[in-house]
Amino acid sequence: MIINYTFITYRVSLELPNIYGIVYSLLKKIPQGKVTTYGEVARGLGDLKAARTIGRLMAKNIWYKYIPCYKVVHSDSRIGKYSAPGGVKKKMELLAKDQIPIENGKIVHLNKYLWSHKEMNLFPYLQSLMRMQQYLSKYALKTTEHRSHITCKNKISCDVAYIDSLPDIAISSCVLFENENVSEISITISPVYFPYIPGYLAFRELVPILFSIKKLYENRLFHDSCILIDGHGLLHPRKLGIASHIGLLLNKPTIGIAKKLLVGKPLIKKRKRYLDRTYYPIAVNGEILGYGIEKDKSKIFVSPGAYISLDKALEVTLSLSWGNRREPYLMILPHVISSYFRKHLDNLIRSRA
DNA sequence: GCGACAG
DNA sequence: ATCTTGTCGC
Repeated sequence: MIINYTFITYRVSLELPNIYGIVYSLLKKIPQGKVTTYGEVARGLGDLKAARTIGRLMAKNIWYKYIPCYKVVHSDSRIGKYSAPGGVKKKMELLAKDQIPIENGKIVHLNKYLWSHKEMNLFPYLQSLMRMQQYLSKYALKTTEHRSHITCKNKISCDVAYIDSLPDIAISSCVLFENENVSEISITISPVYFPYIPGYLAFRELVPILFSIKKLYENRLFHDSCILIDGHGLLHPRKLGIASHIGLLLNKPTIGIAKKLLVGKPLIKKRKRYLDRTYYPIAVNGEILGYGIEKDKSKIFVSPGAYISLDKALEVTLSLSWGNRREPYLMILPHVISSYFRKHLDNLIRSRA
């Protein structure tokens, strides 16, 4: 999949790596008598933050007969789990067959048997994606300046759900609200080859969301609109969350709305009240990049994506009505639609199987 | 030892 | 996000 960026005078092409394919073929290259760790594979890909994701990929490995995920263990030399038939016992047997010494559920002298990331000879994809985020964030930030005047009369809200299979199937849904009323809905189904890794959500969900937004635009163009994305914008380790990324690609105002923080500290002491909600700034290295908004026991975190100022993003989000739900009504609808679709497809697949 | 870690 | 093979730092 290639994505073209056209903004200002730059054009950047990005080829999304197929992480599933890369990791599974890597496991076949683990030398006889060696093991590696979840963290080492993540380092090989360019970011240790992917360690947990590697574990999830192992758990989803349906070709465990050919792809030796039993050779991946914890960095503190614990054996780790094994969800293929036989469980941990089978994992220990397979390791023993490879002459790997195990005592008390731990590998003895892991260092001696460790296949390190340096020996993997992998291209550090995550590092180059990170560099791209750093590069793009400069432009995204610029588009948030002098953008307090924009109006967001019409809103597009997007969400993605998944069917558990390989590769992951994404069901992406967008809802257009015109003057507070639902006026258009779009749903798309697309395979994704990039797993969820904290800080890299965009590379998993960007394409499915763009597909379903594009579908909305096919019917007709609408102005005076902004896009609400389930995830962060500026509130991101490289100041380029999925909301920023989508805003830059579409040249449209985007607001990131997430249920959990990825970075930053809430400045609770600075909390203020708006109707039945309270809100407070979120700071990263002393810089305010977003806001937390609370209603009853529920929390959301808002930050600008692109083409909208921090203050305006807060103002627009505060004005959304919540009903009796855990998040604003606008955010729930696409979520309900894609989850419904997911269940329906899941049942269909199960009944055929 | 516990929390942090968008979806 | 689903239905559970992590790691580091305080």
